[in-house]
Amino acid sequence: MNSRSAMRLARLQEALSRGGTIHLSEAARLCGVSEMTIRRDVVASEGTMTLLGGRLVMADNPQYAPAYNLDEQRDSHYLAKQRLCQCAEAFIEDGDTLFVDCGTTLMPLVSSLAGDKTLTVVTYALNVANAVSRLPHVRLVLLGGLYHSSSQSFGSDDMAGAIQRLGINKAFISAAGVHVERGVSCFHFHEVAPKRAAIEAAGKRILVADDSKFGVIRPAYFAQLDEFDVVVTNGGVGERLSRRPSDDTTLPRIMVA
Amino acid sequence: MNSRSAMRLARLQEALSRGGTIHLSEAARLCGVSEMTIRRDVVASEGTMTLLGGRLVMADNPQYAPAYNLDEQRDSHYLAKQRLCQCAEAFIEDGDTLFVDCGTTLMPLVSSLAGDKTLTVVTYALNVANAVSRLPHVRLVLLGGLYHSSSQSFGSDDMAGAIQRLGINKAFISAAGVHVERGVSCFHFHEVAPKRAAIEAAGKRILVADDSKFGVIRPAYFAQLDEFDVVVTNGGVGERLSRRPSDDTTLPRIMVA
DNA sequence: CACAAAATGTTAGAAATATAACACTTGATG
DNA sequence: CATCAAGTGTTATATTTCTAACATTTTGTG
Repeated sequence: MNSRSAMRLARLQEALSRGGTIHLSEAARLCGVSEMTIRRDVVASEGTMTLLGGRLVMADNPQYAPAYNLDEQRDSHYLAKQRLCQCAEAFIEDGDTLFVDCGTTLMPLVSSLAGDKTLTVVTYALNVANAVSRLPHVRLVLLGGLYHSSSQSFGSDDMAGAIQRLGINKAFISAAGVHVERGVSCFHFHEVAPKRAAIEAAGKRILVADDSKFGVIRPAYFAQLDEFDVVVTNGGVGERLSRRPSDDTTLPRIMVA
Repeated sequence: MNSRSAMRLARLQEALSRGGTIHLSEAARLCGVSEMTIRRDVVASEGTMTLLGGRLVMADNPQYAPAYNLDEQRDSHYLAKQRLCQCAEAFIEDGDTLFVDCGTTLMPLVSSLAGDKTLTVVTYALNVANAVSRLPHVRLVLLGGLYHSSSQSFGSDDMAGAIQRLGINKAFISAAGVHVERGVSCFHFHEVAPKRAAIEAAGKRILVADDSKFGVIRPAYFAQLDEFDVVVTNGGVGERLSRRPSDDTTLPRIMVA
């Protein structure tokens, strides 16, 4: 991706940040380039924007994403996450202050936070913040710092302290690796502090991870599995874990989506 | 509108109620009719659904803020802001750590930060952060806190302290009101702390405000005009201010875009 | 400045979508 | 039962969008 291309994309993204679409011809005029260049920019955007009938739309705008509830086989990963989040949603109650972890796993959860509850979402992820900022009925607290594009999240020295000062009620944690003996891990070390602080501060800790994460180990450990109250997962892993002997208390409650 | 047509629409709207799009062919298969019939249903739906590139989308999802109006943005001094920012850009040098204020005025500035400089952008505005996060060559520090949708920015108790701890080099400040005697003001009180802290911390303070802001007074004062090193503006106001006597040192340097 | 590489613009053709016209089916009604 | 009208399907055509190829411009470098 070119620097000018990135500039144009940033401008167009700004224009689309509150939703809606822009026709190729408008975008081209706005940026002072040809429609073909905008097309190439969209390809270079690596999925942050897409074209739909000659109009630019933000890829993370669920209004314009393909509806997966029809052809369930199409994108199993996305669908799995959606089911996981539908399952996790059951824990959300009126008045909750939720910690929402970074990554894409929990995006369906925040995109569909119901309007009939009074909720506060605490996050250190830019994509989560953007989704929540579009929900006028949900209070948003973003924990800032230096931006890490790899995980679309922020990191700072005082992240743990900031989380402790907030009255976090329930923590929804995601992970890149979950191993029953070795614990729960993620890719980036700057995620460890906020994850740990949220796990320690929250009254209820909910780990949301699809079956592809199980048995996997990533560089940055941040918790043992028994530190969670609930694990929401799916597929064969979930079935296997949930069939453990009932007197086994080393594992949290397993929910299979 | 037909009763069968209404039933099909209800069914499709249900499928789309969580967001997403359905291709005409899928919708036709789902309802057991031809694509042409779905097209006619959409026309009969009186705007509740529209077609976009052969896909059905809900016309306006109330979950989202009203669709961005490109023309309104352009008419509302968009071109002036672009010129102002082109002018302000001249102050940016390699290695700078820039504070960028909230609002729409400075968006063209951050969208076009050149790739040949090593830059850090500090901001408390979500729209600014989004634009900068798309530029891989610019370091981004976001000052978090509670989100205020009115200004797309964050506010917190320790905002001023956090800014002081950063080595901010140049501050680009925007304003909703600029009055030569009464000072510079904005709409929202939570913006005062970060603006003031940035003005006090930065080596160079640049106020960017188009002519429509001059002579206007807004609820929250945050600075006197002489606290700035440069004022970038345009139009008649700029001409008038810049023609002041050269021995008048009560005003900063005026740049007319 | 010359050169190469990258980015952008232009054009033409392919594919998909939109529109219009007309034929067929269905169901209500006298 | 005949008839009509509304609804639907089919076909053809127009329009738009997409893709690929090539020409041109800009940018970076020695």
